[in-house]
Amino acid sequence: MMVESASETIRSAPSGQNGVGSISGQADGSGGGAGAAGSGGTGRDSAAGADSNGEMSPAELLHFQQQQALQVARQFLLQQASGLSSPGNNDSKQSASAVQVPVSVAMMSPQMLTPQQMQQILSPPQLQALLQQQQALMLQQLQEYYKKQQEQLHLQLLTQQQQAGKQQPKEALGNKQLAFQQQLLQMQQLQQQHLLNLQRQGLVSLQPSQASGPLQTLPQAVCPTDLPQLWKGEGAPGQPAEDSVKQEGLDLTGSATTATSFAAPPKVSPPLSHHTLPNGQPTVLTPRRDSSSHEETPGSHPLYGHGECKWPGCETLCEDLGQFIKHLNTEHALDDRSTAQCRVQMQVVQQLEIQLAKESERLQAMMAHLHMRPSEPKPFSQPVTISAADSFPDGLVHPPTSAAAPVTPLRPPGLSSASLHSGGPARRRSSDKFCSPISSELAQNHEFYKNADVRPPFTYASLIRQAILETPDRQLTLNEIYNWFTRMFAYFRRNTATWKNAVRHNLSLHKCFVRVENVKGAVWTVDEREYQKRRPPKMTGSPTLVKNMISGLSYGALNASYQAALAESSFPLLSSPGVLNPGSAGSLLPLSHDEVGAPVEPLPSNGSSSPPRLSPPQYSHQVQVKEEPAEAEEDRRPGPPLGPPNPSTAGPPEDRDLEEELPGEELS
DNA sequence: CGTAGAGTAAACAGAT
DNA sequence: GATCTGTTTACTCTAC
Repeated sequence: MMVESASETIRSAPSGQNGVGSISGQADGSGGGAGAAGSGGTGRDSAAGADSNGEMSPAELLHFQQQQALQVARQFLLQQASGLSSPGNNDSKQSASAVQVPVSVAMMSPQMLTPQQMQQILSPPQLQALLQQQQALMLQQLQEYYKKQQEQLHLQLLTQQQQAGKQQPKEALGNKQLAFQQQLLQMQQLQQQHLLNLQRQGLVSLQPSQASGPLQTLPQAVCPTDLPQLWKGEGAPGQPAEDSVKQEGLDLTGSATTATSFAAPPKVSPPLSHHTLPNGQPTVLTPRRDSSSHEETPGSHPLYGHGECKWPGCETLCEDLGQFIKHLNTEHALDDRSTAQCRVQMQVVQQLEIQLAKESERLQAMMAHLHMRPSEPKPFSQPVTISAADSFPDGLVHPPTSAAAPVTPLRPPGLSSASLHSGGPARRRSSDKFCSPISSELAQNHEFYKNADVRPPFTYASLIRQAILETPDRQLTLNEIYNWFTRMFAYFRRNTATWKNAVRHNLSLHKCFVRVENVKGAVWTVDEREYQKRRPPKMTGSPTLVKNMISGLSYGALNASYQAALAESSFPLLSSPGVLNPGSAGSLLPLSHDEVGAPVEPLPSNGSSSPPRLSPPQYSHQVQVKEEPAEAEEDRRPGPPLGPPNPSTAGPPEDRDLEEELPGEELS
């Protein structure tokens, strides 16, 4: 009897985490505006040629660029020399060809001349021309070189494959392939970085028409490390050249801070916005909660850290914040230079985003390849993984990976911003409507929902279903459902009366929830078929809905559920190639264990009963449900509770009856 | 604007 | 009688 009291934990959730920071950070607004003024952009661009206000030394820029290129080339050489030997296939041809690059680069590099000397010798236009010339040369040679290297690597890869195919075991082949692929990847990255570097230089110092012509067609990538050089060239003419050397190369660790701050637009306050700051009032400063960065002190400034100005390329030492603010307002006021720098920074961010999208795509493809091979339909047993996109829960332009879920994200990716608003009646849960695989989303954002007082973007129905399906025997008492809610969601640790009522309401209302009399009372099960039945009408009816589903859903979640579904080809609607993007299908979807077993069996009969009934249903089901217990108990809960746990397997015959008896229901 | 789905509130009844 | 459980209705909001 006495269902043990629901022990409602009405504790207020530890809702500290909800601080979705100000998403204000739109440098675009001011920066773009200023840039759009045209004068800023073109004026800046022409600065190299005509605008000789002495702020920037073209010679120096040239010098840094070349130093940088040289350094990159050297590093590349080193890497190639050491890296190529690692796979165990070291042939002399490579070292021979590799020599070409440093020679050519060194040839172009005016190592003997200091920037000042060059500046004295050459006029700005001359320098400009020289710079362009050398860039073109360098670019050409590098491209050739890269191409050669790639070809060679491909060749090696091919031969390795052939050989391995004959004699080597599969694993060895895999290893070698991997090694080579890493080589390739590395090289591609380097190439992209270098090319982008060149491009960016062009962006800053060249006329757009001149610079962007050949360069824009090149693959773009971002090497955060080369930014300081760029900035130095512009903003800090006096910087010694060693600095650039120090920071060059592929030392990603060294650039980590830069990279993260660049790559997290929402966290980075727009540089221009600070110009309006009146004075160094710590309280006025942006209350950012950037835990990853070094400037965590309460009275800090995003552009101030370690006692120096972090304006790109500046590094001016400032004793305290006040001084820094002063410096900021004087040195980095709103002028052409700052505007241009801001624009470049925007470009950097864009490039990073593009790069991230590419890499994410690549990752997905890799994972799809590794985990979704048809020979072994792996049940997504991997734990919650951190995808490449995890660091960027929002805002970034990697469409397919928007589902990538941080382990403890600030905002679960599946959540649209709208659904984040936990306050007020949150209608329109996205998931249920689209048959969202709530479990995958939950698996990914488990911690988030558990701790953050955020309303989950799922319907009560889907949540209830999930709760039930998570249990081994697929049945729960009402109280257990309650407990699941409170356990899984901080949000449901309050307002108990409301949501519990809603839960009961949903249990009763939806035909997919079947009440089964048990020895210990009544338990609730899910009639998967009924559950699935609820959606098709919408999706069949309107193609736009399908589209919306794809775009609106967290992609991974979509994939998670429907992939399995498609495997059984029980969703003819979604089987169309357009629905699941093959490129990103099979992505980073750490499908929760439960998802695999549970909702995945969208019964074959679904197709048969597919004719979606849009007609308003009649009202009759409750009687039916009430009759059910007797037979249901026999059917659904065969002696061993673990038997065929899912109702669907036991269901069909019964469901068919159900179906026949109940033409419709669901009076909402 | 109408419709449908979803959330909320509430009344009510039966069971414990 | 209080509480839990379950059903039903009504209303509102939102998206389509």
